Amino acid sequence: MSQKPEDFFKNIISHCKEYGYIFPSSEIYDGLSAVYDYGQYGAELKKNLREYWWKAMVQMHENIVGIDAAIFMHPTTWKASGHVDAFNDPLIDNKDSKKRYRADVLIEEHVAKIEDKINKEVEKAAKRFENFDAAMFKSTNARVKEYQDKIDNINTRFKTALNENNLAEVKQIIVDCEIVCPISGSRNWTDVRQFNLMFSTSMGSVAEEGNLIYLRPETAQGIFVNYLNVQKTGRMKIPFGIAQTGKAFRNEIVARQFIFRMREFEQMEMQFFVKPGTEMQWYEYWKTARLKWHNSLGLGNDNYRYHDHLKLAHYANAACDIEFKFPFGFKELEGIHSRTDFDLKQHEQYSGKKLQYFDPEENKSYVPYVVETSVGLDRLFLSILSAGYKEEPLEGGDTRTVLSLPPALAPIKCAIFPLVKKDGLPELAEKIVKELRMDHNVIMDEKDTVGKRYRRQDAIGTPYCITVDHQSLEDQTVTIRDRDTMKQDRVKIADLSKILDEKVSWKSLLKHLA
RNA sequence: GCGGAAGUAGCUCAAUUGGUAGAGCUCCAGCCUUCCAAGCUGGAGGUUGCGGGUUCGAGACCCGUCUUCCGCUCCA
Repeated sequence: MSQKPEDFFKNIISHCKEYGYIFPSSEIYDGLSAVYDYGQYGAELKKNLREYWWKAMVQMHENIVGIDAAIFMHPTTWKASGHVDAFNDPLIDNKDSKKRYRADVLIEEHVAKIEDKINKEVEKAAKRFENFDAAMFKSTNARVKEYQDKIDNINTRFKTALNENNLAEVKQIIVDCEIVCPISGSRNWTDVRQFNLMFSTSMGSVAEEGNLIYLRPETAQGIFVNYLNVQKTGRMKIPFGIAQTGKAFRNEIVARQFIFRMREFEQMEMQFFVKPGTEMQWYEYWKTARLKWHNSLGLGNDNYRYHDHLKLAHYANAACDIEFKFPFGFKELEGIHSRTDFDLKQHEQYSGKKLQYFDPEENKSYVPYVVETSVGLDRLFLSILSAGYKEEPLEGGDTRTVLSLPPALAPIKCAIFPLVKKDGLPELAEKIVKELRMDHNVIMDEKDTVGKRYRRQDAIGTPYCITVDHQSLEDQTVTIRDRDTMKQDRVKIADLSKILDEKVSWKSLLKHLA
């Protein structure tokens, strides 16, 4: 394939829309930026991915249980987690360099520069005088006092402006201080805008300040606030994990690349509670375990790599991503973070409740450390599609479009075709459909030539096609065709159920994890 | 948010200097039927992303707006 990567990506997006995988949200109203809906096949694939993750996490680990916390949480949750502060940035753009800065950082840097000047004055003076008293010098030297007044003035104004949420004043400070863009050197600034990455709404009928609540920007906090409930009612012993899947919401400044970065997205995460001091070995354990899980999907182990974080978030003492080779390059698919006891300690402080675990082996109580694995379901979905979407050249110059989805995850497991629409073949096909339908998502198709029907199923990723022909009437056998190899086997109708069970079972994936 | 490109049927795309919106595939009904998509007949599907403007007349020109893609930027 000599296609450009961006064309390839565009084709995937088109394919998703054409075959009922993903539609732009509210498309008849021109869509909503960075919001997408899953269609009839997309919903199935997404559900299957979620189920495989859940089985691998909860069903396969006796010390991991799952919960389903609400999207709405007490507002103090987000103060404790640090999101209220960390997700609130006043931003400003320089119109000439097109660079964006945090307004507070610009002002702080400006203040730091003035402080440097003071320090230089002090240094100079120190060289001139013996028995130099720096404090005395600072409080008496006119030039230093002038600088110090400036700093105090700026800080006071800035503090007031932030408290009053007065963004115009923040800009005025930047203008008054004659702060220039480090790149362009110009003072051609846009207005200051507040970017709050959390969506907010109000609870109750009266929209008052006190009723402001947020749509959760991550699902993790729902686990942290429930960890003792689960530990006590489930009689969990450390180390143990709590898993959860659910929607989270972030008001991204720029949300792009199809379903890779959406404003509403679904996370699948597991918080693993461990004894302090053992967190690094569990961090390594989950790094390995999660990569193994991804590899079990069979998309190609070369498509994954680790990316260790050098700059760590405020809550973490180690962090890495599992990246996937998307059509637009290696990008984060899953994060594995050693979150320490930061979150639980914060919640202890803000709630005033003890969140300690009594360790019977040690005979003492402590706040556990947490190792987190968090994968984006939508990104996972995209990884499956990017690796599975193929435009395959065939003999005779033809190409076929095929979605090579892992069979256990495919929306439709099997399609049943009567070779022709007469001689009792449709009736026999119907009978097979009714039998297989009890266990699997199957469909029947009798329109158009059989070759065309194969191609239709290839395009939606159906792994198997069963064709009922004239021989079927005589000896009760049918052909079963494999999507990827296009090879056919003749098998007994009576064996179909068993054959299909084996090919598309969860076991076919889960066995790779053992 | 900035810059570039684009938006016409479900999909891929046409439509001369502004002059009747079209094709192929798809879809539906029927005929035929030979195991890897393009056999025959008929049919459905469009306020050309949306809103203004210029014009006798706009898919095309102008303004605004929305969405998407690419590059910057951002990503606790």
